[in-house]
Amino acid sequence: MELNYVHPFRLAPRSFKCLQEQLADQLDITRPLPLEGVRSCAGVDLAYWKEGETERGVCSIVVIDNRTHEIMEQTMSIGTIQTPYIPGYLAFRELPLIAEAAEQLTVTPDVFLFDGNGTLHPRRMGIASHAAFFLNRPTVGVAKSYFKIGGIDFKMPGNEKGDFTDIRINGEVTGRALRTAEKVKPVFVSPGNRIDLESATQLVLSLVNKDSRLPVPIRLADLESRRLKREAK
DNA sequence: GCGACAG
DNA sequence: ATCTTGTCGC
Repeated sequence: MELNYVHPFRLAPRSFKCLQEQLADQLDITRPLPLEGVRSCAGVDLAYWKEGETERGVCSIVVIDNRTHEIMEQTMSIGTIQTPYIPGYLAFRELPLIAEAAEQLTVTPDVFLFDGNGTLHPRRMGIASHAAFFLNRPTVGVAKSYFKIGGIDFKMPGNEKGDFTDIRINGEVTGRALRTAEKVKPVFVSPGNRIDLESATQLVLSLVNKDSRLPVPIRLADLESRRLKREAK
């Protein structure tokens, strides 16, 4: 994949917020993305470990065929992590390795799914939203835990698969608590960019099964990144 | 200052 | 995210 990536980690941390605000103005989360047109889905995840004083990380991207759930392609990248984890700024920590792995893809996925938020973020610029600006593809954020914004709590959805509650930040519904399996802890879905919340919700529901409450591509990327980490240590 | 805090 | 044994349950 051809990317137009600019290393955000070379910016001073104080300018992280400024860049997020600038990019947020260019988001488009109004477009439906019909499931029928989605053939390939990429899942992205990272694993970390320490080598002395330096922190290392490995990123895995797994692309699956949306109909058969078979793996179409997978890529990886390993490197030193330059930025610490700061809530609200996860993208600056993880995007460098994600970009390296994405560049190696020979197929261009119809959509990318991330372990983390999209617009469910203080400045509507979670990692899924940020990544879309160099992937140039629709992106979706799927977080395993709730990132509280502006003191707003989420309402627990019903217990059936597909039940959800909207999460409204500053008068705008930016995400949902979604039950992806019966009586299982909900996940938090939000559009990254180039897709609307409803399409993102339906896509996530179409990609889960009884073995994982997370979309299959993310689950596979999680397993693979951990395997690569054990291999590298 | 205190607590909360995606991964 | 990661550190970690056993353990309850399908």
